[in-house]
Amino acid sequence: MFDQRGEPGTGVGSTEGIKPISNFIRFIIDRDLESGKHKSIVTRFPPEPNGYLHIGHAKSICLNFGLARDYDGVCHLRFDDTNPAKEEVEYVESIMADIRWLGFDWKDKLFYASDYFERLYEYAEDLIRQGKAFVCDLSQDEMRAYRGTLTVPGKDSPWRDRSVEENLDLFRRMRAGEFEEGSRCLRARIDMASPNINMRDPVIYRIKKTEHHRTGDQWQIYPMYDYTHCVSDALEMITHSICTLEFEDHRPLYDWFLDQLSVPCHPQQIEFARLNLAYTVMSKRRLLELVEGGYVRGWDDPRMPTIAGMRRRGFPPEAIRDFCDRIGVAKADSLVDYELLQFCVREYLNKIATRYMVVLDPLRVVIENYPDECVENITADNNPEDANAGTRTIPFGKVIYIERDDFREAAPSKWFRLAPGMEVRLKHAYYITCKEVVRDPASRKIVELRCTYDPESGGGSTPEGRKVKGTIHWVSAAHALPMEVRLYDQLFTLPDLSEIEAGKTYLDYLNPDSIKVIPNAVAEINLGNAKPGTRCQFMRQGYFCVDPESAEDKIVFNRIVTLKDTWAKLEKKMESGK
RNA sequence: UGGGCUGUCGCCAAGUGGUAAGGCAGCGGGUUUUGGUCCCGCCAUCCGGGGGUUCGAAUCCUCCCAGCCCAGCCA
Repeated sequence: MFDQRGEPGTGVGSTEGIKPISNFIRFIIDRDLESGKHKSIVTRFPPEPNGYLHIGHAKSICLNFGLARDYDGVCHLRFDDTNPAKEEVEYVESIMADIRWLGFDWKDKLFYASDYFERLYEYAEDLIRQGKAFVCDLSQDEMRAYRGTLTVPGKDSPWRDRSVEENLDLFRRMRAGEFEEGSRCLRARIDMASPNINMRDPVIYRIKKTEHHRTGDQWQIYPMYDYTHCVSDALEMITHSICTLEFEDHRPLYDWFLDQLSVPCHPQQIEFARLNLAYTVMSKRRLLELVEGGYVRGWDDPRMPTIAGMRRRGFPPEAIRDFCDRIGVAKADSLVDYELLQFCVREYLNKIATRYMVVLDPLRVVIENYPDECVENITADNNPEDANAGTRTIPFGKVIYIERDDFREAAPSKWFRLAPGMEVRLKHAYYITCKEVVRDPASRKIVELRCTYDPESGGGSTPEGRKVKGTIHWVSAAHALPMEVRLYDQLFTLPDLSEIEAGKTYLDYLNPDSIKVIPNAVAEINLGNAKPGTRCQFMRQGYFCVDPESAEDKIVFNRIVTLKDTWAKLEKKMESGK
């Protein structure tokens, strides 16, 4: 699959099963290991607990934990919880569950930025004592005005030259809760004329009288991301601090703080391009809006690109990891085809999914020359890809259901399925030939097919080896198990949601057909005790997963992904070719 | 029009001066009791564009073009 070997210095390490493609981060790590800069690596995944994880986070998780695994290092899980206004324990818990479900383990390396609040505070006093931080009394509006613009340098704050003593006193009183929110903040004293706006005396601490989900009402002031993140990394002895591209401009500030402070080490920040997936959105803001606006049924709606949604849909973690390995890691903005994700899911499930026969849109078929009350128990293999998967028995009788779409009254060219006068194989069972079409007198809708079977074709082949072109799935009417099946399509109709037409919003591109509920599908009896989370293949249709809402008296399946459908493609081509 | 970053096949992406990996998608063929799987073959004389250095460049220099990010007391 991957030809490249894990040679030292090539950026190629070992991974689960297959060789990973080299990338610039592995290249940097190899270099750092060879030069002796590091003996081993420590990475970290630093989510803010203010939302659910999505497939973009999965890329970062696979990267950070994968690197640690491949290089025999460790990866920390650290919650970046410096903004109590947005963060909740519900999110902390869902994030941990999602990471575990994806198959990664942070062992005992679970941290919270809030664990460092006291040390962060002390370091801030250090900064003040060095004359590198000051308490600023400018209002938010004033500060914005003083900051300048992209092309115009900023102006120094009038409070920039307060004495160390005054700054220390004010900062301590900030901590003590003496001042109102927004009345003052602590700022780094760097350079208001810097072309990099992040360096224009950025805020380090703000007053916030909000209760924190872990520290309660202990703090009246909270540190900002830029200050917190680099110090937390250093305290945890992170070697490579990997983040997304938008933080590239923040790197000088990351380095500046660490250069001023006597921290235990100075990690290297490395930025990579975040994942964009066709036909979906990835920003927390938009995902939250989809949930709160009722456009989907929750964070775990099977159409959502959240880990929770994908899990409920039935995507195996193995497939998601494979996908994350295949998309690579680079710095160019990209939009990954949805087909790649589908491929990963199909490839994994093909090997392990038990096959069943389920008819989504039933058409009754009576086999006229089959004995009236006879029921045969047919043995079927569970998975042709896996000789050890065993077999199951399926009842067969005189009346069966087939897929309405497997019958055409007027067969188009290259039609291999059922049509008047045509013979097909019923999977695992007999050859049948369509003799008559029965319609409802009023509606003219086809309600039944009258067929005959070849008694010599039991098991799906005849003694003389007569061939049939098509094989279709079926379900015995007398044993049919009713169930609900939910079919999903893309949540949006636009592949690239960054290219929204002027005057429209992403919500204008919601796909009205993203979910189609089939309340009355019929399945073979063996699916009767399928438990939520169970994945299987509905033969000739796709891979499906039992929904958590499923119950004994109402079985519910979600379609994970269809099988490739060469016929549909051919038919479409023939139609457009006319 | 300040700063930072990026530009290699439809989509990802290797490549680090020696003459364009791989995957997905697509196309053609074979096998097949899933029009699934599997197998075989095809798919960039060219690396955003122009100059230059060199025996030799996607890789170095230079100019240009295009796209993305930054003006939260968010992360």
